[in-house]
Amino acid sequence: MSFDALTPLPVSFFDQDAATVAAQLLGRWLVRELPEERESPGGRSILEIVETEAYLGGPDRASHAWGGRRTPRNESLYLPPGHAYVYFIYGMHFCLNVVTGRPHPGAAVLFRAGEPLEGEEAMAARRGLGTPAGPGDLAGGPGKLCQALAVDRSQDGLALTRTEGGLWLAEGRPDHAAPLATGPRIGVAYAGEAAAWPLRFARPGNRHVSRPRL
DNA sequence: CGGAAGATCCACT
DNA sequence: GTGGATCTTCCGA
Repeated sequence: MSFDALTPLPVSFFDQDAATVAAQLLGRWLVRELPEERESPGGRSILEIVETEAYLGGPDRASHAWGGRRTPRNESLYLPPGHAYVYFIYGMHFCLNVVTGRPHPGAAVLFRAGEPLEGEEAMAARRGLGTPAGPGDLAGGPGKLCQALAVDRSQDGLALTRTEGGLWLAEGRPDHAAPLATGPRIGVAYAGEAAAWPLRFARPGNRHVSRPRL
């Protein structure tokens, strides 16, 4: 059986520390496959992941699972590794995470930015833009990324290790020699000590990474 | 039951 | 660089 970049990453990949998963997800592919429908662009869209953040669960004040918090909203954080946690924020945006379950229950990785590899037309249409789009315009931020891939609460709890749901994480063609930059996470100044933890990961110099760039 | 805040984005100065 | 949009969720009273 030959290697296929579109093959889903195994559950075992996500059954590691959130920071490890966040770092190793760079260069992987986030694949969206939608049926062709009237008045909505379908087909296959692919983003190469260029920016992630790790959230550790209980001890991490920036995590939605901080202190063991468990509500209907974040219930998906307690699913097995490899499942999606999608939440609605600021009254108008969605953010996509994948559950890792380590180093603490409720740990996850947030997808912050991706570089379009396929399906730019469809992603631009969903973003309300034309093509060609500028660097970062399609998926240069967690809210943009979800809009580009048509991700909302209906993907909450989906297994991202399977293709059946139309949204999955694929092997891609990771360059293991590519540089990795780390820094504090975005928008978590309220989180006390945890605000400074270097849990943001990105490809330095990549134009699709969100601001401020690492 | 009310209020405040939020893992964001965009337009405007 | 700053502020407004927009609304769900959560916590304290």
